[in-house]
Amino acid sequence: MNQISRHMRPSSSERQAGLIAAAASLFAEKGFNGTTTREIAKAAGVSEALVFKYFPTKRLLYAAILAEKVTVNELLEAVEEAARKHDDHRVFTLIASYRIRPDVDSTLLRLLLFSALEGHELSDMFFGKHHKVFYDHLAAYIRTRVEDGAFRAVDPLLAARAFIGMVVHHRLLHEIFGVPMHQSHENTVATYVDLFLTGLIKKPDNKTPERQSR
Amino acid sequence: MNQISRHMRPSSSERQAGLIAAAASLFAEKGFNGTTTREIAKAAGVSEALVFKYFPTKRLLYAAILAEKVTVNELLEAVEEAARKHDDHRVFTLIASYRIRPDVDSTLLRLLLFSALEGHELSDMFFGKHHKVFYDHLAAYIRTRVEDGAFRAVDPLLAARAFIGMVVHHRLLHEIFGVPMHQSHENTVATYVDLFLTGLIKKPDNKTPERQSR
DNA sequence: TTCCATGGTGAGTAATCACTCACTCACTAG
DNA sequence: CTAGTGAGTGAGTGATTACTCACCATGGAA
Repeated sequence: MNQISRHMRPSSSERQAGLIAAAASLFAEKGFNGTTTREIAKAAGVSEALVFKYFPTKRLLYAAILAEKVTVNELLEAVEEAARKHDDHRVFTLIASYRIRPDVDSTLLRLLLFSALEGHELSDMFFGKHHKVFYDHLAAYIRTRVEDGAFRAVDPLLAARAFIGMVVHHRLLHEIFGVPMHQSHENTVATYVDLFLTGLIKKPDNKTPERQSR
Repeated sequence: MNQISRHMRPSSSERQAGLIAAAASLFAEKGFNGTTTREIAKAAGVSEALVFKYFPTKRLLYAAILAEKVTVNELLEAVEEAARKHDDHRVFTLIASYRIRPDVDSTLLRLLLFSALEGHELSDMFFGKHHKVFYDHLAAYIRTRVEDGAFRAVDPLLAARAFIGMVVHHRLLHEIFGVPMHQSHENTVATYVDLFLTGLIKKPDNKTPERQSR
C-alpha cells in the first residue's frame, strides 16, 4: 500500500544527515552567526521545531557538522604508493592537484576558515583532520628524502608547510577572494611543483663538485 | 585652537577614529554578525545612540573600517630599492619578514578573511590594497629578473603568488589556527626565501637533467 | 543675557533570534 | 478495536538586535 512514492518518511538518521547537509551548506556560505535556525529548517524541508528535536542547540548542530566531515584516505594511499617509489614529482603533484582542480568544492574550506575565525571549540579537530594530515605526511616524506640525500638539508616541516602554503593560498585566492584563474589548473599545479622541487632537489653543486648520475 | 583640557570633548573626527578603532578590533575578533553595536559603543566609551550619529548603519561603519586601512608604503619603497640593485635575496626577505615577525598584529588579516567570507562589498578593495599590491610588485620584479636571464623562465604571477602563499599560509597557521611556531621567525623566513630562490635562480648547469657537466 | 550649533544620551521600538511546548499524525503491537 | 510510540509541527516565549527619537549640556557669538 504505502510505497515509497507517496509519503515515505525519512528515518531518523536520514533526517539527521539531511539537516547536517543543509546546515553545512548554509554555515559555509554565511558563517555560524550569519545563519538562522529557520533558514536551516527551511533548507532541510522541515519545521524549525524539528531541528531542535535532533540537535538541542544550534551550536551542537554546528559541532556535528565539523565532527562528521572526515578526510579522504584514497589520496593519502596514492601518495604513499608514490612515496614508496621515491617518485618525488608524483607525490607533490598528487597533493597539489587534489586541491587544485576544476570542480573543487569550497564548502569545506569555508567551514574551516569560519570555524577558526569564529573560535569554535572543534575548529582544532577539524583543522587536524583536513589539513594537518597533509603536511604531516608530506613532512615525513621530505624527511626521508633528505636522509636519502636526494633533497637538500631543509627543515622538513617548514618545507612541507611551504608547499602546502602555495596550494592553500591558491585556493584562498580563487575560492574565497574570487580572483580569476590565471592559468589552467594543470599548468598551475605543474608550475608550483616544478618551482618547489627545483628548490628542494640536491643538485651536483658548483662548490663541491661531486658526480651524481641517476 | 583648542587646548587639551581635563574635560576636553573629543572632536568629531577624533570620535570617528575612536569608533573605527574600537569597531575594527571587535569585528576582527568576532566578525560582522558576531559583533553588536552595543559592544562597539561600550568599547568606545560612548552611548549606542552616538554610534549611529556618526555611522547611520552598522554596515557603513564596517565599510568605513575597510576603506580607512591603507597599505604601508615604506616596505614597498625598501623593496623597490633592493629591486633596483637586483638584490634578489633582500627583495624576498623584506617581503617575507614584513609579514613574519614576532609582534605582528593579526587584526588586519582577520578582518580581511572575515570580509571575504562574509561577502562584504568592500572586500575586493580591501584585498587589493592589502595583498594584491604585494604580489603585483613581486610579479613585476620576477618578470624583469626572468628577462635578465637571472631567473628561470617561470610565469611571474604564479611564482609571485607561490611565494606569497608560503608567507600567508604561515600567518594563517599561527595567527588564525593557533599552531605553535616551529622555528624562530628569522629561521622561518630564511628557509622560505632559500627554498624559493633556489628553485627560481637559473643554475649554470644545463636544462637536461641527465647531462651534467661540472 | 539669549540663542543656537554641536556633542551626547536614556528610553524606547519593531523585528528577529534561539529555543519551547502542547499538540496532531501515522503506524503498529496486543 | 485501542493504546503506545516516535516523527513532526504551529504558535508561541523571553531575550537580543539594529536603529530612532525626544531631549539634555556646554560653550561661544550676538
